[in-house]
Amino acid sequence: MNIISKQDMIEALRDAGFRITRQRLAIVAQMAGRLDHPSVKQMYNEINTSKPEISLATVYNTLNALVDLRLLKEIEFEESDNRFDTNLTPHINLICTVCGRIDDYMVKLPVRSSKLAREKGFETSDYCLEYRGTCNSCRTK
Amino acid sequence: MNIISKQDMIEALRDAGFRITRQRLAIVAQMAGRLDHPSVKQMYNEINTSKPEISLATVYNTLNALVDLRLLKEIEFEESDNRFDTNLTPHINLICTVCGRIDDYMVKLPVRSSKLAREKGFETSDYCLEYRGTCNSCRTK
DNA sequence: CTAAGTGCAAACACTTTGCACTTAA
DNA sequence: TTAAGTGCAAAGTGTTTGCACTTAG
Repeated sequence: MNIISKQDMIEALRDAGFRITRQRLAIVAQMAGRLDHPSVKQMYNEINTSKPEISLATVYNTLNALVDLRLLKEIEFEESDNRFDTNLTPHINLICTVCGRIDDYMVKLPVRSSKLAREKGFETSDYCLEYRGTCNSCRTK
Repeated sequence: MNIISKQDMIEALRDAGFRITRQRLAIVAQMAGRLDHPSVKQMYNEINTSKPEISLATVYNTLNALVDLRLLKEIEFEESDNRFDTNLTPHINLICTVCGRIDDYMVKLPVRSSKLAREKGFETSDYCLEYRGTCNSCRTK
């Protein structure tokens, strides 16, 4: 598991020329190391309960920057309300379509990118493996 | 490859109680059997060049109905402008982030759903396997 | 005949943008 | 000091909805 820490995120932002602001510190602190997969709105709400006001635009801005720097992965969720993943090691996201819970399931990639490059000339830069269904707790309800 | 034909789609729509309208026939005829992965807008434009006017809402309506009936799969593409897939057999979508081309790569699932059910209590109903990167023709340009 | 479907435009929800104010470096 | 960042609200997207008109069955 290659889970990015708060320190890694801050350093990467600084290296990329981003200023380390109070807002970005709060967002990074809230995001780093979590194993659930929060949405922008969830992040926004969580931060605003404890920290000084941070605008929704800033949350978008910072999370997008972290995605661009490949410190987070974005998971498309139900056409909208995307979720963010701190686990950068290829894995399957088990997405419960009832409650929205997302669990990581570590697994080998079904096809090596080197094989695709050789066979099809396709240069892979990113993976997305998802199984959608019903999680254990929703199923037993 | 389990690629749904025009006849299959019409029959399934009829069985589900949908009326077979001129518009739905045109949409199904345009969609069935294709191996590229058109977006709603592309479908809308293609149909309107040859057939009588069909509203964008009707294209959405019909494609959504086909997705609900599991005769099509929707592929989330770049936050928006989703694409539709007629290939219902689990496979990897090779998505070129330069030109938007999507190729199918047939492959075994990385984890059987029966294993997930046994180990995690997760009932899988749908799969999404994507590799994003640069296709051969974009790479050599 | 009559309920489902259609076309249109207005409404929606999420995301981005423009701009004056603030602040990290 | 000064350019990047922020907050806010307005503008942009893709998608859905409401409603009167049309039409499949």
